[in-house]
Amino acid sequence: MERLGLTPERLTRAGAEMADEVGFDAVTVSALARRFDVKVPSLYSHLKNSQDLRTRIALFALEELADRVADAVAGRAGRDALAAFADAYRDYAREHPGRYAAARLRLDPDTAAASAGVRHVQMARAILRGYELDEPAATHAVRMLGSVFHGYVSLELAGGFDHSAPDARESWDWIVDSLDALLRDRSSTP
Amino acid sequence: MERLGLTPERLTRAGAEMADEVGFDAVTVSALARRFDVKVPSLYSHLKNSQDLRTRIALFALEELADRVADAVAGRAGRDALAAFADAYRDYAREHPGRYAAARLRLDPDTAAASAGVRHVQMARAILRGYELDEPAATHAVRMLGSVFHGYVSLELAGGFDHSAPDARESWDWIVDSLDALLRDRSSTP
DNA sequence: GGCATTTGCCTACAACCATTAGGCAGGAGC
DNA sequence: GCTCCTGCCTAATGGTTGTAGGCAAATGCC
Repeated sequence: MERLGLTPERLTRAGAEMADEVGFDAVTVSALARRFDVKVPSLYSHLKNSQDLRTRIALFALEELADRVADAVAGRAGRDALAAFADAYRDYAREHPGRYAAARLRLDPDTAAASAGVRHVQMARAILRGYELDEPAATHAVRMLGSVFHGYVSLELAGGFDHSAPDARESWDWIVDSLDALLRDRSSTP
Repeated sequence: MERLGLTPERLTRAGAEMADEVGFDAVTVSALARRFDVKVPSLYSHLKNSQDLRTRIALFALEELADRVADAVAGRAGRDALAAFADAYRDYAREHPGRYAAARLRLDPDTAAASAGVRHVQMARAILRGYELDEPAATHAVRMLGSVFHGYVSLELAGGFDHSAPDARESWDWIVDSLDALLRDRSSTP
C-alpha cells in the first residue's frame, strides 16, 4: 500500500489531460483510477464524487483559458485585440478540445460566480471599450461575441466544417473582420 | 406478456419527450423501458443499442426543427426572413431543450449527410440570397449565422444570461438587427 | 525514540446501466 | 389446426458510481 501522494489538484490535471485524449465525457472516476493504477474507491478520499471531478476540471480549464486570453490581448486594442481574443479561444479549443468541452459544463450559479468565468466576461467588455458602445449595446455585444466564438468553435470541433470549402480558418478571419466592422458601425462616436 | 406494439418510431418519440423533461443525457434505455413499463432487454428488439436510440432522437429533432424553420421563413425575404429563421431556432430550443440538445449530437459523416442537417444549411443559404453575397462570402456568412444562433441559444439554455440585465430577448433582437446590417453592408450590390 | 492519531489506500458490497443469450407464448399465414 | 415468426421475458455478465469499514504508513507530540 504505497502512498502515491494523490491530491485533488493532481487528479484534476490528469483528468484534464485525459479529457483532451479521450473526450470529456469519457473522463470517469474509474478511468482516472486506472490511470493511476489505483482502486476506484481510493479516489473518493480526494473527490466528493464524479460531479466534483468534472466541476474541478471545468474550473481548471476556465482559469487556464482566461490566462491565455489575458496574455493574448495584453497591450492590444481595437481590431487587434478582437482578433487576439478570438484566436485565443479558437486555438485553445483546438489544442485542448476536452478541456474546452469541460469549460462549457453547466456550473451552479454560486460556483460560476466564483469561477474564472467572470474574467472572461470582463475581458470581453475590455475589448469592447475600444469601440465605445453605450449600454445596453455593450452588453448585447458581449453576448454576441460569446455566442459567435463559442458557436463557431463548437461547430468546428464537431467537424461541421470538415468536408467543405473554404477552410475553417478563412471563415474565422472573415467573421472576425465582419464583427470588427459591425462594432465600429455601432459605435456611439461618430 | 401483452404485446404493446412498440416500434422504433414510438420509442424515438417517447425518448424525445423524455429528453425535454429530464435532459437528453438522462434518456437511457433503462429509463425508456420504465416509461413503457417493460423490461429493459425488450427494447433491444427495436433498438440496436443506446447509441442508436440517441441517434434516432437526434435525427427526429433535426427533422422537426427543419420543418419548423421552413414553415417560419416561407414567404419571407431579407430582414424578415432572417428574423423568422433566428426565432424559429431560439423558440424551438426553449420549447424543446432536450430535443435541441439531441440535434447537436455528433453524427458520423454518412448519417449526417443523409439527415435533415443538410436542409438547415440549404435554408440558411436561401435566407442569404436576399443579401446577394458572392462566394466565398456566402459560405462564411452561413457559418457565421450557424455559429451565432447556436452559440447564443446554448449560452441562454445553459443559464448564462439568467442573472443579468438586459433580458435575453432584447440582446437577441439587437443581434439579429446587427447581423442584418452586417450582411447588407457586405452585399455585393452597391 | 516511542506512541497515538490521522490519513491514504484497500476489500467488500449495493445499486444502476448496457448488452447478450436463450426461452416462451401470441398472433399471422397457410 | 398447425407452423413460424416476433415481441417480450428471465438470466447472466461486465462496467460505473458510491458507501462502509479495515489496515498500515505517515505525521505529530512528548
